[in-house]
This record gives sequence, structure tokens and C-alpha cells, in this order.
Amino acid sequence: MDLDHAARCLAKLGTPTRLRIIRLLVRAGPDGLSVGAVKEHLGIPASTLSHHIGHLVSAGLIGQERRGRILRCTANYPLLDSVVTLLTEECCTGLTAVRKRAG
Amino acid sequence: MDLDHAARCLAKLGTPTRLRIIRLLVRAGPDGLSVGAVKEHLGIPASTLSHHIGHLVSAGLIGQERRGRILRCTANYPLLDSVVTLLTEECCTGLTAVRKRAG
DNA sequence: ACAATATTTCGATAATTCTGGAAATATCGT
DNA sequence: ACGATATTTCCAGAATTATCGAAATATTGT
Repeated sequence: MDLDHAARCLAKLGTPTRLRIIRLLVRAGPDGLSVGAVKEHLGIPASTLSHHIGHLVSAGLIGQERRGRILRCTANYPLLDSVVTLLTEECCTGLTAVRKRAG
Repeated sequence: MDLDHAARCLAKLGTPTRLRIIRLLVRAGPDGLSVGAVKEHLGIPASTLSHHIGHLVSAGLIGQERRGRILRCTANYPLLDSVVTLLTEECCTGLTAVRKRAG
């Protein structure tokens, strides 16, 4: 995970709508949710939602698997972890020490 | 730290230039660096740098303190921590468990 | 007051992004 | 093939953003 990729991921997460999508998918667990279910939960027009999901997929933050008519979206936990790790370790060196000390 | 504020912070961090600025300031420690020093380190035109620093300040991600001619910029560690925490705990619930287990 | 240094504002351009309706595509069950 | 459901693509408009040179605004030392 280099800085450019991290920046792209952060940019994709940096919108309330997309952050809500990610939060929903993360909370949904490993099975994720269909696009339609996300649409129901967040009340977003289909085309707008598809636009944002496209951004998240392009950065690899969510994965998709087709099951018949339904497209299941799942959070990419390892990638999210990488972003958090970079932000913590590479960009918050001082913090890391503080947090480790605090336990 | 609500979701909207987190999204704004993430958006501000979501550019290679600004992520580089933050990384530099974090690594510089609590004393931070002057705008000019950042300019030297990253080789960014003054007006462009000022633009990006303005974004970071507007989100509260960095603070500024004037000392004579020099404007010293410092990373806002607590806010960075809040962003990381929200991303970890609120948006990566599954991950938290995994990471705690892994130690 | 003046010259020098540090940083921001102005102005303009190019590029990107968000939004959502309408139409298109894909898949299923019958 | 057909009707129903799921999702994307197309299109357009409004808004935001990145970039950077030139000029303006501090601030200091003399």
C-alpha cells in the first residue's frame, strides 16, 4: 500500500454517502448486502448509488459477486485495514507511540 | 466525531499532496514545520501549497501558530486519532475483532 | 521608510465529481 | 417469448477542486 493508493482510498471514503455505504457493508458482515438492499437502507436513487458503488469498487474497497439477478457487495476488510494501518503507522507515528503506551 | 465530519476529514486527506503534507508534519513531531519548510521538502509552488494547507486547516487536521514571519503548522494528532478510531471501530467492526485477536 | 522574507489572495483554466431521471441491459420464472 | 426484478449506462447540469503565476499582504531588521 503506497501513499498514492492510500490517498485514492481515502478520497473514495471521503464522502458521507460512500462512508455510509461502507459502514453498512462492514456491519453487514462477510456476506455483505445486495445493491438493492443498500438502496433500501440508505434511500438513494439507483443511479446515484451505482455511481458511488462504482467508485468504491474501482478503489477495491468493496468486492462484488453476482448471484442470479442479485449483485452482492462485500467490504474489503484487508484493504480497509491497510488504509487504517498506513494512516496510523506511516502518518501518525507520534500517535502510535502514545496509543501503545496508553494500551 | 460524527460521520459527516469524518467524511470531510477523509476527503481532505484523500489527495496525494495533502497526505504527503500530513505525513511530513506528523513526522516532524509536535513542533511541526513552517509553511516554507514544507514547501522546500515537497517542492510545491507556494500558492498551491497554501491552497492545500487551507483545506487541511479548514478540517482542523492541522493547526497554525504565527511566530514572527514564520507560520508554524502542526498536525492535530487527536483529530487524526479520532478519524482512525471512527474508521476502525464504527466502520470496521469485523476488523476490530480480528486485530484484537491477532494482537 | 525601506528592502527582504514569508505567506496568502486573486484570477483564470482545466478537470473532476455529484446528482438523478430516462433508457438500456441482464437475469430469472413461467 | 414475455413480464418482472435488479442494476448499470447515458446524459446533462450544477458544484467543487487542483493548479500556479502574478500581485498583494504581513512581518522583520536596519
